[in-house]
Amino acid sequence: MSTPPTSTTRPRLTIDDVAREAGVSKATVSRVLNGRGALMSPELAARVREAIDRLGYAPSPMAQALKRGRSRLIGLVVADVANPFSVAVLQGAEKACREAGYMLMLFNLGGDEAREREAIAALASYQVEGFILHTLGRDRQVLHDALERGKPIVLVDRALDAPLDLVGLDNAQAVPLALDHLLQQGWNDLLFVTEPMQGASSREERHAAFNAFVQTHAGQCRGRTAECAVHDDAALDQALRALRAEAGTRRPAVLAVNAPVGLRVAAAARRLGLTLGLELGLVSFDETDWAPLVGPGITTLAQPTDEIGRQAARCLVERLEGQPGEPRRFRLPARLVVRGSSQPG
Amino acid sequence: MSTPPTSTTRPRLTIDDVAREAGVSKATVSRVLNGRGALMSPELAARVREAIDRLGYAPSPMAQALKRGRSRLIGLVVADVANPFSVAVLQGAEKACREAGYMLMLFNLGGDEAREREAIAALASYQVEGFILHTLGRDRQVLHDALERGKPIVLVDRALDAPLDLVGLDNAQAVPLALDHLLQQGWNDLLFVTEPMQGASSREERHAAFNAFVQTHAGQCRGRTAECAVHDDAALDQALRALRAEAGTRRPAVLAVNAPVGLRVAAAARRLGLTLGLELGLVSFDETDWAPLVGPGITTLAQPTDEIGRQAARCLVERLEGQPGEPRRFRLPARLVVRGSSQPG
DNA sequence: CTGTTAGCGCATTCAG
DNA sequence: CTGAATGCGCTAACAG
Repeated sequence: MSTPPTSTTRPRLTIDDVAREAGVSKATVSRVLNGRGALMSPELAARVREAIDRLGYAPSPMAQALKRGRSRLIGLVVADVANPFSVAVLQGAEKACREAGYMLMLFNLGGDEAREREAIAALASYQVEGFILHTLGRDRQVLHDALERGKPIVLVDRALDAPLDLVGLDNAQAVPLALDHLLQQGWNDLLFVTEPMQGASSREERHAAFNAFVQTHAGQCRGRTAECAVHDDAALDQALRALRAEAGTRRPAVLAVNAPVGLRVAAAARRLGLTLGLELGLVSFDETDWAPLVGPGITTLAQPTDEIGRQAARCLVERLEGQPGEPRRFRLPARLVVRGSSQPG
Repeated sequence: MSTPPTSTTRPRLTIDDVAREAGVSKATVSRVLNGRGALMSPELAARVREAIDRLGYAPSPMAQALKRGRSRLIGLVVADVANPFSVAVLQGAEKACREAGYMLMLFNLGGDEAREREAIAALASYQVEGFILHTLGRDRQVLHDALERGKPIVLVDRALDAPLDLVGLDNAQAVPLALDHLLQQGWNDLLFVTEPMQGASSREERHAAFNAFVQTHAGQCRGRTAECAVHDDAALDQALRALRAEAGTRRPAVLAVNAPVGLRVAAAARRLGLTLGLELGLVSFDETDWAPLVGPGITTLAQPTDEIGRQAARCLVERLEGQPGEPRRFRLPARLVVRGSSQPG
């Protein structure tokens, strides 16, 4: 109703417009905008504020960024938005960033880790102030550069040997949680199924914790690992078949390294005619909407994904605001959600 | 290895640095950068290009944006990243944008449509050049403003009465595809389950198509609709119970408006002890990873999500590059993926 | 063909 | 306490 839908592109409202409207100088407007309004006559400040409201003025983040070298932008690089874990983290991070007054720029690797360098470069060129990285960090040089340019980095889920802040799951707590449960339920021939490690520390940590557990419980169970590439269903079938064949009187169960793998294991079990919870036990990392409904329900290790995202964002924002100190590592606990896939009967 | 990890924040590399390095003026560098290098002596251009490479210089999009009023940024507002459809579209759009040289700024409503205005305002203030909106568009004023400022908008999935570009599913094709199949399989007591419409045109279109189908097939089937709020499982149970109770000799089946609803229906069926594909038919919009594994497998109407996202991005980019003309509507076809939930036996 | 100049919108000195 | 002037990094007229 206010303005008719002219097709003339209305030029951007600038600080000059406000200054003119309020009958003051740009500097004064700028001061009001930046909270230094307390240092001037209250009436003037009020007049300026009014003009701002009347015009509906908002400063251009671009210009601000250019001037002060701070863009209030955070770059988020995600390994694969198709992965529910990534999405959940993204969700928490986006919210926390926004609450802290930052906007998120997203770059999705789509599973192609080779594009990581491109991602960081693109984001950096947009002057993001810092990075949240859910990715492999293969390209050390890029990280190095970013750091050198004073751009803090927070890693999510996957550690690097670099001295960086990290927030992720407490895998050393999570794995025994799952395996103790499996053992208690009588599953004693354990198979850890993972995608190729490729330097993903979370996978490696889970694997290590798995091996450690198996070793300390050598009397009660046996444990092996199967590494199956993303589309190699044949390999997975083969691994499960072998597990069954060599089980003897033992009862075979799988620990899946993440949700996509958990789903693939469920699919493989179906293909091979193995009933989950009966002929094959299964616990999978990552709680999902569908976990209760696949087969007899999949028992999961629920990650506090939202909290991980928020924590990552908080940590980064603290760094951006000058928090110094050694790299910090936040390890959040997993929660076991028991369902039919790990309970015979 | 190259540079030691100094903690001195190295200042940003500017066009002046390159100019100095190459012994030319900024303008010359700028020309090379903007493809106008053909108009000058080849050696000079080469020298500049070399300096650029040597220094690893990349222009600041911020400064460019400020200067030319074009940010090469596209704003994407998503209703809820927890919805697989949203994610899939996001994926396609992000890719297409990047290929066209744009970056995506993401704003997730997290199901809170009230924040839409905030989203658009925030994005607009960052000088995004256009919007891809997967949301309700309740706040007409905001859209109006955006358009007036010359920022094109492409709607995804949900139309508005406003004259805007739209890309979404061909619901008029999709619904009969599903219902014909259900009828053929002998399901003749049809229930359309949806979340509250709330002005979401895709839901309304699906509902309308459902009603139209039922009317033209009045002799062969009966059809009703249940509207169940997101967390109101009781209402859903009630609707399914009623469907069963009043079915008589008819065979009851559900058409779920989207993947989350489909999943909820599957959960409800389990709670009520109804076997999918036997006592209850089910077809759900949206193909997902888990559809094959829930119950006997859920029959789905697969949306070409990636293509929807790409198309939206393409359409927007065309507008940004000056393509004039009437609002365009792209309606992409769905594909029926038949599984156990719709096939007795 | 190339260099000089003037802003884009803003925050921040520095004078007054 | 306030205004005028300067420059962030870049592009696009202008000159030469």
